[in-house]
Amino acid sequence: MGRSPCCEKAHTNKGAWTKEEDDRLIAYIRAHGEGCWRSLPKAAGLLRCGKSCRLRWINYLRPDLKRGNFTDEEDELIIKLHSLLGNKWSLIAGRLPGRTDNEIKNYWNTHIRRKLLNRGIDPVTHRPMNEPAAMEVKTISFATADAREEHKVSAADLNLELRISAPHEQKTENNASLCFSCRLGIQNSKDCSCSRGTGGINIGYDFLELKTGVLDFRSLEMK
DNA sequence: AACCTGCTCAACCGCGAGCGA
DNA sequence: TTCGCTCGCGGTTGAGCAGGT
Repeated sequence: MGRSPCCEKAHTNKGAWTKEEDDRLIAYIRAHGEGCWRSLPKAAGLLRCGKSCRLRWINYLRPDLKRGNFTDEEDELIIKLHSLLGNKWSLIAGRLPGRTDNEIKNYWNTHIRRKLLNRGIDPVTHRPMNEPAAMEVKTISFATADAREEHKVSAADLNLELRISAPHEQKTENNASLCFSCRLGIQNSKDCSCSRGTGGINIGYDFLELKTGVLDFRSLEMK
């Protein structure tokens, strides 16, 4: 069948956007709203493909974007969400108002990833790198009635399957008394359990109030 | 001052999902 | 059910910049 190109590449600009192009795009979207990216460039008088317009708007021109450095709270939240969701940048971005998936992805790859590596934590598994990976992996499918009941999650409108690691036995020499938050390098986290000595359900960590079962995963949805 | 190296981040690319005909 | 199209996502690239030598 072959893949049709997203646009007629021979007649489109590429590379950095000019001020004039930005202005045209902003003016068009203010007047007509987002949507129909395919036809937008022609309608707005831009020699760009729709994809490029969409990306420029979402990642740079949108008025609700929060520019500037990430706060410690945002750092912490990104780490938690990544440990739960993996590289689902759009879902993670959905929990950080004013941040885009591209921005978070870049920030992860340039800052957080290195920070975790420096602490000896595998940024993929979020476990200490010298630890054997022989962990059972538990799959939670929100399409099952059991999971919905257990986690009080309604999956009716969220077809999201998450794979998270099983509760971790914190008995390695280096981490005998550390909670998961501390092992992630976020000792000041409100989820730090090793200093507070929380008991209850036998889950090693409590991402997003999973332990208490109050998180509505529908709120993870972006749109 | 010139060059090199590493870092940042905007932008591009390819693919899969979703939807309508 | 199949096909074609559009949109959105995640991975990757590369220009520009800063700091070091």
